[in-house]
Amino acid sequence: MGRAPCCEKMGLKRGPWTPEEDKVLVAHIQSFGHGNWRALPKQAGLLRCGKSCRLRWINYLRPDIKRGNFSDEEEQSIIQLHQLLGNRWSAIAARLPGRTDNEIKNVWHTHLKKRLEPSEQEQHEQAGAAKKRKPASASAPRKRESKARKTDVKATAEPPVSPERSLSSTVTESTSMVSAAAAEHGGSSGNSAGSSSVSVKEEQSFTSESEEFQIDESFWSETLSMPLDDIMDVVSMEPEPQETFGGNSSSEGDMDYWLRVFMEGGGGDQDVLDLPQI
DNA sequence: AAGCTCCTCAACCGCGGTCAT
DNA sequence: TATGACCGCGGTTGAGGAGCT
Repeated sequence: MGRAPCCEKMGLKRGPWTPEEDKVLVAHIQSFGHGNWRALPKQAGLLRCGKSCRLRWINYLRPDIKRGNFSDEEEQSIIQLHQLLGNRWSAIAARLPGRTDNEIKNVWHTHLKKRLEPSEQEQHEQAGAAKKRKPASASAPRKRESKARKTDVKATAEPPVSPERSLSSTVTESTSMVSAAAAEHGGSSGNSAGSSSVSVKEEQSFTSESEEFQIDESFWSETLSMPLDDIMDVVSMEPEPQETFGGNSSSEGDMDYWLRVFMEGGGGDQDVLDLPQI
């Protein structure tokens, strides 16, 4: 079957999105949703292909995106989920509310993978590695700090779209927000029920910063108590949280809900912690 | 202080799956 | 059933930035 090219290359813009484009995209999705990604850019007057718009929205502009560093708990979850699921980033992302598959994929490839590899190698060549290149375990913290700064700087230039973009709202804080919203939302729509049962537990673990590995006990006791096949079934069947934003037919109400959450949060740098009293 | 090296992450590409006709 | 169109996913890339020498 013939596949249409992703986009007509003629006249369509590529590369980094400008704040103006972001505003246009967000405004359009807030007003009309995104029933058809392919048609969206034309309707919105954007010189982008639908795929690019979708990616931008999913990975960056969605109001529930959690910005900032990954917590230790999240990283542990990613590692363990990766052991379980492999490179199924979307499935992993479904277990980490507010995180996108792209983000998780990046984190994995940048430092989690490296962190695991040296730990195995260290048993063999503990001394030699330090010379040639800094081990990932040493470089990761450095970069994580730099990332924070980088993101912070960017946030000032970004449109007032993602409240969570400010690093002043910590991971645990925004996670709690998303969790609360998701829990409440899940109760009303039932859409994300499949994942929320686990995710909410997971979030509760995230919020207790002092109990670093509580996530593993509560989350994994539940997850691992399932036969692997069941897990795989659940993972493959459950609607992923991001899809509740209107990617699916069932999500008109979801879209409204999340947009309302976002709008009532000020649509900008407003603290989102007091959002979910809807 | 300047140049270099390395890392991060946003964005692109291409494929497979699914749905509509 | 076959075909076409769209969506979503995973892999990959390259620009920009931070740290090091």
